[in-house]
Amino acid sequence: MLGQKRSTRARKKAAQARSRATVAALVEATARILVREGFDRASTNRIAEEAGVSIGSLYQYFPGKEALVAAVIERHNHDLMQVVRQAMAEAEREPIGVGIDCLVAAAIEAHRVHPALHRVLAEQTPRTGELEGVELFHREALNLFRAYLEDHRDALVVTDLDLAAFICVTSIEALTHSAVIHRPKILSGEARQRLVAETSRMIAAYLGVRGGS
Amino acid sequence: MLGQKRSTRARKKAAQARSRATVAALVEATARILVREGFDRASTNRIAEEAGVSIGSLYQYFPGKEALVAAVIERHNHDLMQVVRQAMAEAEREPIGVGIDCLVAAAIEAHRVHPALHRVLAEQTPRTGELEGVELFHREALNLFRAYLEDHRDALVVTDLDLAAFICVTSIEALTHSAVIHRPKILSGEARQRLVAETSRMIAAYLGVRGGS
DNA sequence: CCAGAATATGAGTAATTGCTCACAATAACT
DNA sequence: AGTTATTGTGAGCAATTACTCATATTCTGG
Repeated sequence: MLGQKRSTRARKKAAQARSRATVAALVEATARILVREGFDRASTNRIAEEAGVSIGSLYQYFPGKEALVAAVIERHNHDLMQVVRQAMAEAEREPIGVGIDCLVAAAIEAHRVHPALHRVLAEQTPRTGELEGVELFHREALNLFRAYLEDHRDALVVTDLDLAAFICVTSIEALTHSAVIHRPKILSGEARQRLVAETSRMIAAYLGVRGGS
Repeated sequence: MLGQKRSTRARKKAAQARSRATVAALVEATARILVREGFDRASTNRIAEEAGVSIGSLYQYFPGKEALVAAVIERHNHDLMQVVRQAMAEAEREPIGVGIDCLVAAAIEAHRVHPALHRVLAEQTPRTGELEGVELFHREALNLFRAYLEDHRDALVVTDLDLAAFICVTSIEALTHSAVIHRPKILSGEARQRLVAETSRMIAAYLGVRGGS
């Protein structure tokens, strides 16, 4: 009775305020344990305990550990996308050279929303079964950036926008992620500006930005 | 008796040919199970069974699952570095423009050594405890590339070689990884050349390669 | 061939896990 | 108040796990 998970979605809908609070407590407890103790230690029993909720209640709303973690991922992705979308809106009001600066800076900002959680999700959460959601953010960002390039297509030298979006988004995401996670000193101070400047310069050079819209 | 792992290193040295074969069988079985069934299913009992070795023998040479996986990672890293070092030797005989092409192509080649294993290691193996070895390859590659840049410093516009190496290696690794793992169609045919060409172009443009050594 | 060292075996134990279910408490509605 | 739906509880079972140890087998050097 161990090997088979049923599904990732919640079991029952929370209707009353009380149950909605329970669900929220469970999701928050899951995030807390992920950060403090790691993915392995995040058992359903442990999560229920941390949430101050009985194990039975947990299974009333979530079919298992995967679903809890999936909920945490979803929430975190949502937070990230908010930062990205806001930066995108700002970038669209600027010429593309400045816009790219904007987006790179936003990528760093997004990683600073909750770095510890972001790290656990990236390094310990297996991209397996219903937990593939970790990659979902990447796809959304890709689409957004691809549309951005489309809007500025005549200010660019590159022509294959699919390939270009893939290269830009993958690079920016990897660079900001690695910097925030593995080089914390870059976060504050002048080193950060340099990282943003250098990354933007690389992206702009690659895209072949020529003065234009 | 669950939560405490002792260490990651082997317990006993394999002296005779027989025991060396046992150790090899165990490591290979671990890799096979990782690929076929995933990290979760790779229990010590399961690995011993797959290797055709008793569980007792397994614990004679490895203190636990972590050590087995660490051995697999080490072997895989070694294979990767072999590809990278060979490409590096070739790159050093060429002007830097061509050399970068070389290195990017090698990065793709490295990911094709054993893509399935590479994927499991990247996506399912928690970067935890003694399993951080997954990141070791990145550091070695970084050092190598940093030295390469040093050799060509007067053919480049960039001055902060540490930052430059970080940006280049992180980008190239992320791009080739993502392409090989998530866009398999890029592997063969003309799309691959384009990826190499575009990536190299980006890197060269960033480094500010001007005709020189 | 033999003695001791090296290697191999696998049933068995303790811990932990995911998860159920019979029941209790609370809320909502009439 | 009484009835029903919603929500909450936690002891406890079954499965799985990591790991040990007493024993058996195989090798090596003499």
